[in-house]
Amino acid sequence: MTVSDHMLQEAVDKLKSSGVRITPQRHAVLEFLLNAETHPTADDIYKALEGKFPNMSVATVYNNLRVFREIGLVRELTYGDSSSRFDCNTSKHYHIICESCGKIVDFHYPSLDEVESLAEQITGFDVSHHRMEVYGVCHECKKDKKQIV
Amino acid sequence: MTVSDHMLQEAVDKLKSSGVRITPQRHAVLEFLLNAETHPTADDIYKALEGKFPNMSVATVYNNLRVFREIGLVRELTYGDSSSRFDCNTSKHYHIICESCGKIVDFHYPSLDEVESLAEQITGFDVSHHRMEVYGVCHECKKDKKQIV
DNA sequence: ACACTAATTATAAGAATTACAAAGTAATAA
DNA sequence: TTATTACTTTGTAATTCTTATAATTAGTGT
Repeated sequence: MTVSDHMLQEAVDKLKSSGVRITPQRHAVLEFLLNAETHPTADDIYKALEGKFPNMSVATVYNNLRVFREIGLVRELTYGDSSSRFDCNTSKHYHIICESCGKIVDFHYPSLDEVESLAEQITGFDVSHHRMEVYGVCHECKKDKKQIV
Repeated sequence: MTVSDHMLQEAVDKLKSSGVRITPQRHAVLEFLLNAETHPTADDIYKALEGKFPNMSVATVYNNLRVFREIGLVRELTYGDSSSRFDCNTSKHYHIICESCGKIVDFHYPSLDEVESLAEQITGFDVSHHRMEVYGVCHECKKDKKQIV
């Protein structure tokens, strides 16, 4: 709450300065994303806000996520599963994903700037960013497997 | 053609030893993937083989891609765009993606084994692999942008 | 060639996302 | 304040990608 309050204000300011109106629904989606420990799907967000906004449409969630993405407030992540996930934490970090239960955990590692600059040299692209995920089996799923065997 | 002939034979052998039948459609999908310079979508493959197999179903393409993936012959790549892409080149390499035109280019870089082992230590996962993509704007799109301005 | 089983086909179903038009609401100016 | 304008939300339909199903077809080993 406390950490996010500052970030929330910053995000709201960024929206305002981009000429985006702050509606209650928009604010709620943004707040939810900032406080989210996980990396929710659009449907996760929709379900989470159902209580506060019984009449909110799924389209609103998608609309706002698109606005946030275009401004650079959130990043859209696509993994193997069918739906996109949205991540508000713009501070550099990476993800490790459990191949068994789908859980996504953050982990920190020095940013791979060297890779970016080399890629730039080799390919002639103007590099903007990169993404990386590590895949494996989490502790809980390891235990479960052992119990089955 | 020449390079792929050997790889095609290897792939076919791998399928056979896994108890998978070699049908003309399956062979064609495999051959197309091995010769593909790009990273085609299922629909790309379907359209490319329409001439040879006018009666082939899209389901066949998906079925075969799933079989290939399960055996480890191809890797499924999910980027921001809606459909999955399939990559036959199992040799370790990374991708750089143009944010303007969507082009995907391979580039080689020493595998980031250090990241994997560190992630394993930090998170307690059993790590199996990782993925990384660099994003930017390709040479052609840079030129186009300049022309517009 | 036969029998067994897997693969293909065509189509329907499912899920995620987007498009659209109507109604609502915030910001701005008169 | 009121009117106007442009942006948002809402509800629903449409679209797209992918998977499921059932009937038919076709590989493969003997």
